Amino acid sequence: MVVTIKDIAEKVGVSVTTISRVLNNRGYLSDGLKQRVNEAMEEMNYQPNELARSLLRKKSNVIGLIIPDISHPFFGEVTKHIESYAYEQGYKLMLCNSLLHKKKEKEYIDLLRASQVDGIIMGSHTMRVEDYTSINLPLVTLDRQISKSIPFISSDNYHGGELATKLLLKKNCKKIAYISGNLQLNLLAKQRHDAFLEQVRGKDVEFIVKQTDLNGFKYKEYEELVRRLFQENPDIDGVFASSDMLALQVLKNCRKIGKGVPDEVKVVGYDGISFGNVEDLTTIEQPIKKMGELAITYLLQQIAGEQVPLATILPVKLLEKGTT
Amino acid sequence: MVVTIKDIAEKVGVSVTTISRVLNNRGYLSDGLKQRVNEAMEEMNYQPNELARSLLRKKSNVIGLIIPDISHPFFGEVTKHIESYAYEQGYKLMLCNSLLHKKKEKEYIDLLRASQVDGIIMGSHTMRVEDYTSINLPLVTLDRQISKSIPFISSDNYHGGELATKLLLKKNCKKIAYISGNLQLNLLAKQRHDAFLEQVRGKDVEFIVKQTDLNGFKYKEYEELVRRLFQENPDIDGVFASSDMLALQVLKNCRKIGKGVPDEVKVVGYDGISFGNVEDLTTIEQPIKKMGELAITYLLQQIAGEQVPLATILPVKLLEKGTT
DNA sequence: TTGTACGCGTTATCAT
DNA sequence: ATGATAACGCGTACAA
Repeated sequence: MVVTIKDIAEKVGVSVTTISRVLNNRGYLSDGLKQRVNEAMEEMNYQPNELARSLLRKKSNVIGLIIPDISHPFFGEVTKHIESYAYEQGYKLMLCNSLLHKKKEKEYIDLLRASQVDGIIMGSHTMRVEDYTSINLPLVTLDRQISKSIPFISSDNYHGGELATKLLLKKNCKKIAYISGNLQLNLLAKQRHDAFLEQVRGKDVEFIVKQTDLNGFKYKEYEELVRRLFQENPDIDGVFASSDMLALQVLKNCRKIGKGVPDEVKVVGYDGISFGNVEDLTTIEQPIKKMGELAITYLLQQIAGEQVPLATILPVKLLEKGTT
Repeated sequence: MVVTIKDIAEKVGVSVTTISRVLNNRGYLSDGLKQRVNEAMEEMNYQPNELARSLLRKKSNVIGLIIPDISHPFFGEVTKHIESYAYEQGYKLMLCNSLLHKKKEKEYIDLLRASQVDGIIMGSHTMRVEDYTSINLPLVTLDRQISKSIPFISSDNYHGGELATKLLLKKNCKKIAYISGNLQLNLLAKQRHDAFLEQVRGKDVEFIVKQTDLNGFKYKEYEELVRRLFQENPDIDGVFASSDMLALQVLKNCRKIGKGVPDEVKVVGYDGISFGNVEDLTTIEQPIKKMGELAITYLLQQIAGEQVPLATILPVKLLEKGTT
């Protein structure tokens, strides 16, 4: 049997109202009473029922996080910071992996609304714009812009693309590949691609663009993509990979086929996951921690009824290491 | 204004009971009514309030997951499977990173109890045994054994340690290092260490054991540990790393100091994270997916009042690839 | 086949 | 300084 406020009340010999007062530190209470109540709570191992509280307050202090896949290092890392910051502010986190499945994402959104979450951070989107604008709940999107009216947090993808490409050009690469996950699902990340094209066009270099299929983050698929890239273009001397995970696959492939990095091929990654540190990878670093913090900050501000910036674009940084 | 069962009732012109019946498919209902109610719900975009339901049913269909750090690939991967399986069974997941901080873990446990979660999966433990046995909620621990009375899911750490060490011996390594995160916090993982010692002792080989400090998963610390290991023991020709992340650091270090792998040094990792695939790493593969599934299965069985095995030790597999 | 009334655990309001 | 009571949104026994 779980102990409730009522049990405490009986034990101490006062009304439930009084217990509630002690719990919330409201109104006048004699010191002795306070003491006795707290002791009883301790003794009976009492925990206030947050469900009942939330029902009454119409506020659950839970926020939903919808991402494609928690096992992907980028999302793992950003989630870590989101959790940490949410916790500090007294919010719990409901974790939802969409796997980029439309049906699952939709169901999760309904589930979160039903669970009375106070807001949602969307790091995944597979549906039509209206499906999000109609959610009718504080919302922040991470690394993607769904509509003009939904605040998004991202880093400067275009500039990141510029930095990476310019570096490869400066290092005198003559045949450069841009590889990425599927570009349809994340229009912001696509700016890296746009910047790449902008930089290489008109210059005296060849270039190639390759992307994976729609479905998710399969490292096997990454591997195959990279393998084919080098098979079809053995003379590549520069690769801009739009994620560190992809870049690591490039390094692996180069070792396998005996291409020296950075001598024969130069490689730039993207993300700056702390994980990339398993190699001495040159990369474009996104401020992942800051992105997570701002996602929470802006979500909580909306929950508090405040206005927040609709667009947040944080600076990126070129981290030049051993692969260029 | 959020729409409730009452609004639907008024709109359709029946009592709330009837709506509730339609919602839960209980009792007799005329077809026409059913239809009209469903239409009204659709139209008003109604979502049943799970808070109220849970309060009444004394069941929230939420489970808490406490792990050290979601950004660590092993936990990211196991969490992915846990989420997926929980979702299939109609449960939501509350994500808690303990960061191996005693205070945070304690607070999260209280928070989860207060939130009326139906059960907890513990992948972290920093407190005394009594603190867990007194939780008084269905519990399953992941990869660690807190007490005889709390069911745990793990893989065969001892055998994994044997497999790895035997492989290195078979490959004729003469000076072998075992490196790991701190051994105090995870007694099950310590069995890898025990198996290692058991295998190397009495054989004609030198061996070294090194571990990181207590606090968490800092890749920088991994890196430093590995660097010192090789600096102090330049003649090492075999390394058994108790996680793939650690093994990847070894490979990185070997590249840096010009040690050929597997020619001069052979390396075996542990975990079999899909991530390890960024190198051609020989490793001991844990059945991560199965572990996640069983954690949920046994937790739900406890929630349903059924008995579950107190000890579950799943088989591991040697995955021999390019680093040995 | 449908409605009334109570209770889940808590807090806010109004008394005392 | 403390208590009685209604209300949050829903489900269920009992009644009709």
